[in-house]
Amino acid sequence: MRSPEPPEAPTSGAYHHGDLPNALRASAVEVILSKGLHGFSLREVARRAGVSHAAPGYHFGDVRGLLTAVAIEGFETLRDELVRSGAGIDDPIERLKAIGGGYVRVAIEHPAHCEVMFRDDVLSADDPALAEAGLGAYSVLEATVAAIADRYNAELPVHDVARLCWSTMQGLVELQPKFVALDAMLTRTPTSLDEHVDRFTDLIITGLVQQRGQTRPRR
Amino acid sequence: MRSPEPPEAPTSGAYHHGDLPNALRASAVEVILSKGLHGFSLREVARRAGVSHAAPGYHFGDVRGLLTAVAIEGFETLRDELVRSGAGIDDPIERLKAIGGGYVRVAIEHPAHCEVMFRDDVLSADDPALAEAGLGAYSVLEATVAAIADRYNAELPVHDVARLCWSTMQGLVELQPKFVALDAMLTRTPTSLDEHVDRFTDLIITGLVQQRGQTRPRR
DNA sequence: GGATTGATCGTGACGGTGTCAAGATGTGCG
DNA sequence: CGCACATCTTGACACCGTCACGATCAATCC
Repeated sequence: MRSPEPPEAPTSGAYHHGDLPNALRASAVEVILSKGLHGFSLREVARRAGVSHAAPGYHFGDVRGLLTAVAIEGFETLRDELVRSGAGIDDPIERLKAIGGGYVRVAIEHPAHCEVMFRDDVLSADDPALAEAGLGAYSVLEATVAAIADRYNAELPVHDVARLCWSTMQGLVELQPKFVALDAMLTRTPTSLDEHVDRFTDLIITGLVQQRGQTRPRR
Repeated sequence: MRSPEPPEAPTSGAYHHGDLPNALRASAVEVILSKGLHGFSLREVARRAGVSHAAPGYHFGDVRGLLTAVAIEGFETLRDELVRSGAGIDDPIERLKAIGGGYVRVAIEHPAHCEVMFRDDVLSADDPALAEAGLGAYSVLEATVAAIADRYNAELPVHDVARLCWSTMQGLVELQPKFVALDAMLTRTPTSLDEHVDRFTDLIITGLVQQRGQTRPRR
């Protein structure tokens, strides 16, 4: 599990940090990693960033605001990785598999971001920047499913399939530790996140591509 | 959204409630519904149950213990509903659709339980009773997928398909409010949770049943 | 260079929290 | 009736989020 860079030291006097918002986001990620979301606190973030307890409030409003900023960062990282993973792959089915792998890399390399991204109970869910960031990541997936429909099956219900993939991914990232624990309990070789994603992609897409004319009409 | 029964009044003196554990679970559900998980507190639960702030600690150890008890209750309710939904349906594909509907009913009728059931950050994830309760619900789904393999496609990778369905369900329950918000933004008729489940089940199962001999061999 | 304004902090206070210890009360059994 | 245990209440402590107020720094203008 890769840790983010430690918070930057202030570049000026004690009353002008220089880049406190970024340092606070980095500290927030550290606190999530070490204490979980339930143990998360603004004061601990402030301590790690080397400022007073009220400083985060000035930049982010409150604890929701800071966590929302971390979630936005996570979605932007995810979108960038999905775009990068799928770049240069002509076959859209292969591209879907590749962006599945991209999602896995983000989940492994940015676990704190992933932990917070879908937690509406601690986020400012009505924040337009959060909605836009989430949609940015989702749109990469949806565009890939649309390309599959164009190439293989014009009747593929693109919105439904994209939502199915997005829901599955989100659910899997959260349930993966439980599946690993279950495999261990049954003394089976644990299935990695990567492997789960590969198999799920095969199960969803290979079947859909072949059943032309049998899905519900595209809405 | 249906509220749980209000906490029972003590049946004895102030130092012997009579059935405090159940009253505390009911109050916990109320607090989750009214304040969300982030606003949840033991003292608020104690106030609503009409006892002192330290009483919950005696029965549940700490805040994790109480939320774990609520999650166990949720999984047991889910298992019972999945069993009831699939009872008497001979065709396992229809049975899978029916238990999908059962999951939806639990999500709608017990939103507080659903909100807490997969939150490993606030639960005692190593509690054997929690693992057993989760496995109980999951096993109903897995048995149904196994029956589909028996009837329609002996090469269906049962564990993978069951995990795919479970992950999808979990992800969808969490993402449904975002999908509804997205539909509203695009001025489309919002897709209900029920409708999403029906479509996802069709997409996953109908395709898989038809592609005999083309999935990975069962592990 | 000094004054002014706004940005960016620190300090202190308040009410709420979780958890622990000690003690008070109630129940059941011999 | 006494005892042991269960089941609470009370009080304390450290930590929390948030707010108000004030201190300091940077940039701009005259």
